[in-house]
Amino acid sequence: MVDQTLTLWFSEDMSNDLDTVFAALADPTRRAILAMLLEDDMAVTDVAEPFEMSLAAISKHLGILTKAGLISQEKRGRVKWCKLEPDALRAASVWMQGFGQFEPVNLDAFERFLEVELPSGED
Amino acid sequence: MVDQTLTLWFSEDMSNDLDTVFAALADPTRRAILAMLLEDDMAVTDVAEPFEMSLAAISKHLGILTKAGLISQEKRGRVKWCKLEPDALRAASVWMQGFGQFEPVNLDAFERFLEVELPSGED
DNA sequence: CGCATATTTAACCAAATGGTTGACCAAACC
DNA sequence: GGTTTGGTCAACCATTTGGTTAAATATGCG
Repeated sequence: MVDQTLTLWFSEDMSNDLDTVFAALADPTRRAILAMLLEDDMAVTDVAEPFEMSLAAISKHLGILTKAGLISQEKRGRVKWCKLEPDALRAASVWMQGFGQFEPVNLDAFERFLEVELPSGED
Repeated sequence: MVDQTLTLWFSEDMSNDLDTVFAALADPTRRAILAMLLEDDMAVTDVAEPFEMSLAAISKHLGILTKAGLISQEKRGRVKWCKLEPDALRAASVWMQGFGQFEPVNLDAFERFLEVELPSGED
């Protein structure tokens, strides 16, 4: 099962995926958006609200996150809802874990740190 | 203990670190270099050898990896040795794991995939 | 219909990225 | 001392990135 995964990992597709996922994660605004979406699905306008940046800029960020597969966007009525897609992180996470055999992280603590992370709390 | 770590995570420093680490990982050449260094420490020239790219370009990539803390470089004689620093990946890995509670990865399988990944095998 | 709301698109801009070549510096060798 | 070897630096170039504003496209509402 893992073997099957391995055959995929260094296809150019996979390398491409890692490119776009890591590039998407390299921007703090986008990481903050992901953290917000961890709490709940959100409309584009609501995602944009805490940032000091135009809606168009946020829309672009969301496009990048979508292309990386990190979120999905579904239009209901005139509102477009953004939803976290944590699976897209798996491949990247696995790639990284290979380098360090990191201990699993304490997720309760992680949730608490998110409260600090959220842009609404940063202002 | 984890709590202590948490207070650091959203300092601007930490966010900055994540920026540079993820940005460094977003390039396939640099990921390939990391994979090579996972096997053994290497001199700059030897790192460059499998790539169809100037030594200067590789030198730049190594600089970026160094700035991200992903490798260290030590000059012995006229040769500069590059060494993987897997710890730098930990923070980023932890950040990512928070989004998916991923299962730990099979590292034996990971080693085998590296044989495929190595640029010397890609040509 | 006519207007407000939600979001994207287009055109533009400055700065960063990933590469090149050629000059340069430092260590080793004959 | 002169030349090769190992590596960086500087200047340059094309492309991408992250942002802007203004116009365009839906959708919903009275």
